[in-house]
Amino acid sequence: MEPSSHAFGPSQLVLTASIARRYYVDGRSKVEIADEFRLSRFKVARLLDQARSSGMVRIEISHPGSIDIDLSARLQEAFGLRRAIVVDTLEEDPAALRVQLGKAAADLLSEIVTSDDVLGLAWARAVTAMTDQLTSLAPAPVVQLTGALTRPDVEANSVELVRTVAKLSGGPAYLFYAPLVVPDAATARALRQQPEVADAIGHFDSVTKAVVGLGSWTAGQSTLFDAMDDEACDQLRRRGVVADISGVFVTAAGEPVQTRVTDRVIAITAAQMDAIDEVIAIPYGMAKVEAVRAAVRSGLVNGVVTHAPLARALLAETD
Amino acid sequence: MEPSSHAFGPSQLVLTASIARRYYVDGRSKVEIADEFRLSRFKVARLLDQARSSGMVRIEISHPGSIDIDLSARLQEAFGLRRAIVVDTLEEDPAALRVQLGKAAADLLSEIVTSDDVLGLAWARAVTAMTDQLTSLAPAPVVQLTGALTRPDVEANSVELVRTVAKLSGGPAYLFYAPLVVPDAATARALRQQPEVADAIGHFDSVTKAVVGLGSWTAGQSTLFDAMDDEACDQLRRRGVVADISGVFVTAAGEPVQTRVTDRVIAITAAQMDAIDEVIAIPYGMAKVEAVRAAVRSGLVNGVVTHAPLARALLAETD
DNA sequence: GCCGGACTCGCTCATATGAGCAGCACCCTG
DNA sequence: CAGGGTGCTGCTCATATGAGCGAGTCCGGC
Repeated sequence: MEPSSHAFGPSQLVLTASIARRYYVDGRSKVEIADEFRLSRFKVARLLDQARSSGMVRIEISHPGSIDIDLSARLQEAFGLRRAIVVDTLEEDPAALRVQLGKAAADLLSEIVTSDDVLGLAWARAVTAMTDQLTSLAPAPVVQLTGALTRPDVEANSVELVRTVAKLSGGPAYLFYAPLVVPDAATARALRQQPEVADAIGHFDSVTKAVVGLGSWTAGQSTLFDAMDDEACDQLRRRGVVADISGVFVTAAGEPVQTRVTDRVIAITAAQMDAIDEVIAIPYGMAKVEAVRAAVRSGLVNGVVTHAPLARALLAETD
Repeated sequence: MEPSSHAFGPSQLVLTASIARRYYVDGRSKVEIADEFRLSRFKVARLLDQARSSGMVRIEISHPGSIDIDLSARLQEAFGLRRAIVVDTLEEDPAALRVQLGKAAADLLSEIVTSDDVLGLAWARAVTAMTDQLTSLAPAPVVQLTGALTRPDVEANSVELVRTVAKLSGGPAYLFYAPLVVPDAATARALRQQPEVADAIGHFDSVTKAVVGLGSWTAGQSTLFDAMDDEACDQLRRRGVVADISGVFVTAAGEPVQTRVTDRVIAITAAQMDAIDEVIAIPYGMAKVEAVRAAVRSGLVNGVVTHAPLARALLAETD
């Protein structure tokens, strides 16, 4: 006759634990375990199912490095991204954060760029931070995707950036000297026809992987916003722009916005960016949540390197 | 052409993490995962192997109760026990500890005793603690295995204990009124021939499951030691006795010891105890490490209900 | 340029595993 | 005490998985 308990007794629990240990920790097969414990393999399978469903077995994915791989994987899946790297840091100082994210992005670039690729680089502090950490790269052509925006607080500019990376990789560099934004469309047109600029632009269509800047369309959250006249900024804002992706403006819904202002920007177009296989951004700071969301929704950006708090904020708002 | 990295890059890590999550957390098959990620199932299997061997996947066995099932399972396996229950508590007060272990032991007994069993109970505070917590039991005969030892600090005695349990179970009780130890062998012999005592002893051979006391052969660590005259205690100690299992004396090597002193004890014999299918002890307190070791090594005790510190101490000394 | 070594890949085939089913013991309830 | 429900068991058979293998690739040394 059987014992009364149908709620599991301690002995049953310990048996289940033993089996779970054998299976999950020691990696033995259910058949082996069944033989050892004189049970049918079906019984073993059922006990293991029960162990899992009752939460007795807890499985964690982690890694002894600066990258929170589990969070990365969740971010990647939740937004359908090609790449997502989340650096596990609580650092809040933007400069220090840039260095950490730069390192992660540099590692990522080293890993994914092959000699069959054509690498596109936009101007952005985050991109500069990445190139500063870059130590090796397959020999791929490097193409400048945007004009430069020199600000008093930043020493490097996008020209040096492209040249440095090309030197490191050993591939050809396609670069030009021009500002990211000019006062009127006519000037922009003229600049685009300059030989070096035209040459670089001519390579936009063959770019296979790019690293771009990502700004939130607010003062202090976008280098481009801060560099533009108020009227232009307002006009774009009225059109629903919430983010700029290295000169490509997108709304919260992820729609690229084309206006007269766009003509004044010397940069890759939305259509050209959309044709690039992988476009990676390196956003940081909690103010960029909406910008990242918009950029990802647009489909223009399909790779993200960021830090844990921002990643969590992105995942938290379920929509 | 492939990227340079042969140390795993961040993207590789995240891919592996995604796959590990799908497999271990979501419980999907490798074939499904392979389809989802456009990989061969072999590649998936290799990444999973790598994830495990690199420690990326951490698996823990735990349970939201008072029992440390993982420690229990390890103890059970390490000592080849039929049962091991480790209560996860840091409680040090003996009385409080007894209550907790009593509860666990009571649950165990409810679980494993069936109406086909014959239950044997020895006198011991720990056994009393167990019966105090016992709420249900299959209808099995209950047999008293030892004489009683009434001490001023303990109110219950083994007679009440057996009667209480039998009443709870609904089975017959075989009990007697006699002390555990008497001054001389002749008295013991006479007592053993008393009808009730002889009747109980007559049932020893049919006992299938028993709960016994376990003392370390030192002052304060064994009720029997404290109740005996110094000379007898010393004699047994000289014979190498380190533990008493409800009146059965064993050496550190696990050998039962038979002396003149043994004849003065009214209790089950070593041979009779050895014939019982399951003999469970409820040791606690760090002073009992060696006694438990001896009792288990003797093979007389093959079930243990104890607390985490003692279990860890037992496992720590690898021998 | 040619070779060996170290690696990765995906295959075959034997084995392990899961889904679903039928037999059985128990337990109510009428 | 008959009948139906419930839960547990171990089965069959289709599928998933692992061990080991040979082909292809990359790379450094001669």
